[in-house]
Amino acid sequence: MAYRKTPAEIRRLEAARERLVACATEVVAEVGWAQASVSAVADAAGIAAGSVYQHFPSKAALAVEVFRLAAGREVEVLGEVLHAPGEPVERLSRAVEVFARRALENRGLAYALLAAPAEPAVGAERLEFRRRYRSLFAEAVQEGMASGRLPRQNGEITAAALSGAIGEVLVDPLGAPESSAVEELVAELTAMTLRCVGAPHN
Amino acid sequence: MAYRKTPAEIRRLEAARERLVACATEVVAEVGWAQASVSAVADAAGIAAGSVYQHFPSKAALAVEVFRLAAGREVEVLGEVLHAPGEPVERLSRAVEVFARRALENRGLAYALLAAPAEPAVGAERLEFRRRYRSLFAEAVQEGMASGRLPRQNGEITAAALSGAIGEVLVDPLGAPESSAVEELVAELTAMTLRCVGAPHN
DNA sequence: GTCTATATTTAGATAGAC
DNA sequence: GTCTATCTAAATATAGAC
Repeated sequence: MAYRKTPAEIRRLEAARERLVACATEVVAEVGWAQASVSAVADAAGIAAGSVYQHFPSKAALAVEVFRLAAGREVEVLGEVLHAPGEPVERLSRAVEVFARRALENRGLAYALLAAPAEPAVGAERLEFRRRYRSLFAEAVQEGMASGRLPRQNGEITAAALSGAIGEVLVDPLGAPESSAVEELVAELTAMTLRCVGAPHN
Repeated sequence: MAYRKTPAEIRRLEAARERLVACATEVVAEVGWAQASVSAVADAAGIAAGSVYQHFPSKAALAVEVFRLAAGREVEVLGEVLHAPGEPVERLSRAVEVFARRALENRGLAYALLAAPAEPAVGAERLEFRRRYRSLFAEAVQEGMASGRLPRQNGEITAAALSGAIGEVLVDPLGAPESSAVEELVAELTAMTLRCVGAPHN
């Protein structure tokens, strides 16, 4: 009688769990939360619907995990770019560009993270992550004000506006994803960002 | 055997229907779409759940009607302010102020219209109305550019950004609805709007 | 441990009584 | 015409076989 799982068993279980989360993420990116039923996700992962409950106590728990992992990656990337050395306004501009490009490369996932109808538990996570985006932007705006490069303003409100603006533009980008359109979109978005924070525009 | 309903009957039916829609709107503003079940709405209107189907063929149809009426009022107000005489930038600023004040006076409804999780049919309506907001803003930006008061930019993208920014700021306004906070919020929001479209800031 | 089959829950929709 | 009671459908969750 094994009172403890062997290391190999643990690895195998974790791998199965990770695989499940990865497949669920793909399903969500393709069809959205509402249509990502337990059985659809299980099918994608090649397991039975019932087996999902070996890894997660509920569908909501799985959905939250999917959201946290995917959104966490974006927060991390955003944080890295915003905390890189350089002038705050320049960092902000770079951050928006990176964020936009990543979103446009995986629109389905971006839509799921930013806007797609979702169950309450995911909605709560989304609010939480929006606050994180907002805080990151607000930091940069504050720094810009402190160094006199940006005009006086309520940094939190500007940051909220920025995240809303970027989200809206990325979620419904009017037209096909041609690469030329992507370039224009990114250029316009960064220009809008600089205007929005009040960076002097030439 | 009456082949036609009498005028009195028609009036009564229409009144009942309007009352149902009004009550449903209140319920949605209070508890959101997800929890506005047919029975909850019927209770609020003082009728039985089954009776709802005398007026609407499905819950989705009722929800869409609720959304259209409420959102339509906002589009109309926005259009009036934006089409009033005066300089485009000034009109834009006024429009954002009016929009924000209306939203802050009925936050529940504003949240329901702008962001609350909703069934697909309502989501589709929301997209449609966002496009209308966007078009209205885009018009003003175009006029501002045409008259040389605003810098060159993609008006559609700026308009999308604006509507996203305003929505985000209004939906999660960080803190209690004290009237002083409302004034600051409106002031910051209009200032942000002007910066966002590139109006020269003093 | 994983699958199959089933139970449970919830909400939308309907039918027949009054 | 409106209400009561019921039906249906979908999706989550569980139980027991292998």
